[in-house]
Amino acid sequence: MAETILIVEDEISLQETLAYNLKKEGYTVEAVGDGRSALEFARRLRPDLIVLDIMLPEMDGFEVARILRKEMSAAILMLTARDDEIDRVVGLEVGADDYLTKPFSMRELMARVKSQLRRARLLREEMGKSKDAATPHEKLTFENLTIDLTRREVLLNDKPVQIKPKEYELLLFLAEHRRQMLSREFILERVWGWDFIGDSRTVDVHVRWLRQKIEADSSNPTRIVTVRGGGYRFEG
Amino acid sequence: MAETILIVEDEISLQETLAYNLKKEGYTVEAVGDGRSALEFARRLRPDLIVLDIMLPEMDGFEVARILRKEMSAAILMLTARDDEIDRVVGLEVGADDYLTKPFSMRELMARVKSQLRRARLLREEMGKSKDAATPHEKLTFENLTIDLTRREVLLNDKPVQIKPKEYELLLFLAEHRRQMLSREFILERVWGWDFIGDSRTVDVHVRWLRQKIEADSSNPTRIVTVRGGGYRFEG
DNA sequence: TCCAACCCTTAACATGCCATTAACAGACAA
DNA sequence: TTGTCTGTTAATGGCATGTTAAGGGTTGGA
Repeated sequence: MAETILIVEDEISLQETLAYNLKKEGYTVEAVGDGRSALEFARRLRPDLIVLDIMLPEMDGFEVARILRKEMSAAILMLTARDDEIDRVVGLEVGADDYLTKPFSMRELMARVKSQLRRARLLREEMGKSKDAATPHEKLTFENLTIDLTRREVLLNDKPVQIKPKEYELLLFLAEHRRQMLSREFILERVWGWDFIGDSRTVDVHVRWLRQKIEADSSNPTRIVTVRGGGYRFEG
Repeated sequence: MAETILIVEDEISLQETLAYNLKKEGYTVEAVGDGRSALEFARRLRPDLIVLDIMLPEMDGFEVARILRKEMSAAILMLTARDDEIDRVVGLEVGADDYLTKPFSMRELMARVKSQLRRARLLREEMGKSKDAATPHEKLTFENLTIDLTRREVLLNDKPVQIKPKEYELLLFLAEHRRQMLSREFILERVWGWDFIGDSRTVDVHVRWLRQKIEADSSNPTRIVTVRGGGYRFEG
């Protein structure tokens, strides 16, 4: 069974070049162009290696790496455009396994890819080969609240909650940043996208709706609390 | 090495049509017109698949199948003219791997032939592996819905549903990912292929057709549910 | 080689849901 | 109190999905 590599790169020509060359080496390759798709495909594909560009629409590579690191053991090879990003890449913030600074040659990339996969293979064998057959259901659980990533569904006391698309995305984002104060602007940028033009009060309305659905008493919220003058914070 | 197929059919025009089409697909093909020759050729050729008509001079298809079954592991695809023969064909008396009822289209035949050969290939590879790594699922069943992988056929309440190739592939993919939300993009990549250039709404149309065929009430689907803002989810 | 049948894709229209905004109310800090 | 921030609600325009049919390509059959 060929090893699977997920390419996350928004620049199409580079994406295609990478895919072409990696396929030629016999790997199973998938490629996506933005952070959101990266999460979706990674969760389902369970790739052995993720080639991850930092500059991405919707959600940057740091964010993607940070989230996926918690969820899976795939090796992460980051592509950086500027030298000053390297510290963050290899540092504790992300903890990528390796990185390449643009521009790089295919030869370099291949060497790094092979090196990472070899290392991953060794690691796997050491760990007694606990290889999952079926895709495990990814879930985030907070007491009686469950976010089922695989089904894209929210459960309260194990009962499905009817939830609208934006509400789901917002809740997921909040949950992924538990206990962190998130400003409306930050939320807008990450959930709505950097190109969103509009009123930050939009967030308030969605929070209101979420509270009605997941709070025991939506007038006295304990899960999504307001940080006056700051934004919102998800407690769990 | 091309796979070998033996055609046993006394009606010359059909024999020639079959041979012509199978050869065009790249198989090595031999054709005979009676039961006695069938035995002789089968023993010498050791074909991977035998397409066997029931109505034959000298010795009928049942007899041929019964004898050859003991001698070799070739897949047997029987051609029946009447519905009332089906029971004997698929029953214990003969135990054909698959059957087709006349009249049938070349398209159908090709699908069955490919399916059988693929299955035979898999079986061959499985030899020598652990026994509990059972035969790759021949059927997927969800209540009154059955997807028969071997026959490449969908049954609703044990009755065959006429289903188009893309519909079948889509349904199979959904079924293999039961309870998972699948985005249109993901579906396109996996079912249509990574190089598909086109509108993701294409998925919607195929879903619509599937719903008409497998949902009790296609206006209120319970099997293939839509996840607004996400994609679709097959519930079973 | 040509015809007929079949199927995929897309475009176009229909429809129902949802995001956004505005407006007002209430809460909090100065 | 007063101004600012947040809560809350409802209307509306837009968007995602449902649905249908036609065009065009492909395949089988003669």
